[in-house]
Amino acid sequence: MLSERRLEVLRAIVQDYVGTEEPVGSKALTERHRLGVSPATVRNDMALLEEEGYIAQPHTSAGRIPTDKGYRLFVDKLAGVKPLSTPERRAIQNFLDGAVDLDDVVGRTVRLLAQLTRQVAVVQYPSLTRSTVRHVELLSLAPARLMLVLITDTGRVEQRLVDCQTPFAETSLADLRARLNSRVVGRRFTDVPPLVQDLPESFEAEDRATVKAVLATLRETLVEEAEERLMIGGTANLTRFGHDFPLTIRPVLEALEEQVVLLKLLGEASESGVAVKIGHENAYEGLNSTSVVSVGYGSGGEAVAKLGVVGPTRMDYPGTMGAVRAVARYVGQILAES
Amino acid sequence: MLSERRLEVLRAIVQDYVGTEEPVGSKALTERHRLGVSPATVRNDMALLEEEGYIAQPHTSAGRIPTDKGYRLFVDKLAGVKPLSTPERRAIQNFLDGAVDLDDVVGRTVRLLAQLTRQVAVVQYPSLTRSTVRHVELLSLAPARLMLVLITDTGRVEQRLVDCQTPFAETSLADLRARLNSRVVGRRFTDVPPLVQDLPESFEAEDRATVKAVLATLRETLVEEAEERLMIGGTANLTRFGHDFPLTIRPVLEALEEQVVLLKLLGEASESGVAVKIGHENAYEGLNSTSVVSVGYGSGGEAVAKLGVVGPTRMDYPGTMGAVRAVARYVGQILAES
DNA sequence: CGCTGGCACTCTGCGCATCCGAGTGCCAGA
DNA sequence: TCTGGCACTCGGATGCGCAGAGTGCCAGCG
Repeated sequence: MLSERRLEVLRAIVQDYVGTEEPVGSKALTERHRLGVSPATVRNDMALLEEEGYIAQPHTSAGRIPTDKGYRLFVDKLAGVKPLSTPERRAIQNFLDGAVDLDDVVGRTVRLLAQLTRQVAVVQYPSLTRSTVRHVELLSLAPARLMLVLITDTGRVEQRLVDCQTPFAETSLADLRARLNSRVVGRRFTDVPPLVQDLPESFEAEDRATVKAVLATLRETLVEEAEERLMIGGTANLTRFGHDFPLTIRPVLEALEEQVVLLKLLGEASESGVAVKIGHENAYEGLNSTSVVSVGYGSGGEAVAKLGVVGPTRMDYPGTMGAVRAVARYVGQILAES
Repeated sequence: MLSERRLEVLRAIVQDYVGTEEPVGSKALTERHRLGVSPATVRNDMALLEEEGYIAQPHTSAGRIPTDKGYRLFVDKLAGVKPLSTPERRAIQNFLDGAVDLDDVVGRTVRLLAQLTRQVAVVQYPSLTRSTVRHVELLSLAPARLMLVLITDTGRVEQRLVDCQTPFAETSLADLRARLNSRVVGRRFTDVPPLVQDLPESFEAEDRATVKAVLATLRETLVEEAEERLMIGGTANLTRFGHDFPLTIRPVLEALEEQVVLLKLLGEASESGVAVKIGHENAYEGLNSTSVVSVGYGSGGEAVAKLGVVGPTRMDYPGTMGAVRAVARYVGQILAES
């Protein structure tokens, strides 16, 4: 077990390193933090911390830098979440309040988060699987071609074409539309399929194929195309990454373009509270030298999607966590209002 | 006026520099290109080209590199557009053919373009102003709340909420829907407003306010919200930019996040044919060391949007122009089919 | 008049040796 | 258990010299 002071030393190392980006030595530490002990003592503590794997030296006779394990301990035990200042909160509120539609909310959120944390921001669109149906619309575009439009409680709209073999009478269309809506409006997406399973039976034989096609498309939209979308921003902040960048930055940019990777990244985050993945804790190799701070957000009490930031492992965790949490809260509020 | 051979020398310089990324000297030139003259002669030509501002030396006693003006001449006079190989064409076709909806088309296009050119790709969504109306739908979500859905010939869907003071009868709604569609389907967006101006008059007094609100929203959607969207991809290719990157890459990343900047960039491109903006020809300062190659694309004969790539001024212009042109063509075809 | 070979000159980049200082580990003593 | 002292290590900065690539200019040749 690490003594109180050793933890204090670790905290000091993390803080200094995050600030200066340079390995921190024992002398500098005692000067900048009133630890009440001499450099020699700190050196002993450092040797121990290194032995335990919390810090490392880039090369002999250089200062120490925290390892992933060190950051982990820092985040778990040593650092709180730094609340934002009142002006910051007000700024968030103002910035988000101007949004006119869902795209705009997400767009503003991503920019806000990038600016606040000075890192790369990732915001997932409110997921379809968690949300409920506000309205289903069916239009006939051509005699044997329908369009299915699905509107969610979060304001998201999905549309799909449905090709049918036989023409579908306008009256049948109205009928189907009405029945569909009466059954699914207000339902969660995941609950919908069983609710409409028996619909074809109540239609004339000639229309059944078409009804089935519509239902198939609906299911598809709900499940398969529950494909999550996301928006990223603040990539210019990647330039603050480090000195050696081409190598560091490239895989990160690649990862950011792979929506699948990002979604999995966010998806892994815990359900409640701010989650932090540090360095090698990220499954995706390209992100091994980055940390991901994420949190769920939602219109009601429960999370319908995630948002977060990606930055160097050497980041201001308390501040970032605070910003991410605050933004998530405000976005939730905005969504609930609209 | 520059003699034939001087132009040939310029072409050789551009080609070599693009290939090697290093200033090219007279000796290397004569070795790699059968110019039929000695290095000394080439030196004289180079001195002249430099005097005219087509090439420059980074420092005394280094090779020459093309200036923006040099690239301009190269693109205008010396280089054709390199057509893609048949396998490449087939690959494009296959890749784009799998697309299921507009988002998918744009997404695939951007990835394709990025891969093909190994640069950053930008694809604008088919513009609303140029396209025509395929269908207008009106739904009532709540007694005094309507939703207007607009479907374009390019498959884009826009939806807007309309709040009205008074409830609107379902029959009036159907009536309005029918009238709207009969007047505007197949019309270009810009032509719509005058065509619906007199609609309120044919309704009962009590409904007129609502009809007007709907029309106002429609107009708004057509004009204001003709806001152009775009998608970018291949940012990881930025790492191939140069050695001195942090400085070069940062403003580019920033520009890429400013949709407005990008839209203006593409917007400035000429109406027909592949347009090339080189270095300082770009109005936006951050892109002063990049070139933008863009072209319009559209479902019919005419362009409804633009697409292009952003890369270092030192790029393979013929190849890039060929790729951009080819992709635009295929996307046009795909859009026309769907 | 234009092309060529030759020559002197100018840089940059690289390797090498040197030096300085920050930082360490260890040990004896309080 | 902490502290001060001391010898040691190593990376980074600095300075020097050299090789190589490239240039400009000039005199000569066809």
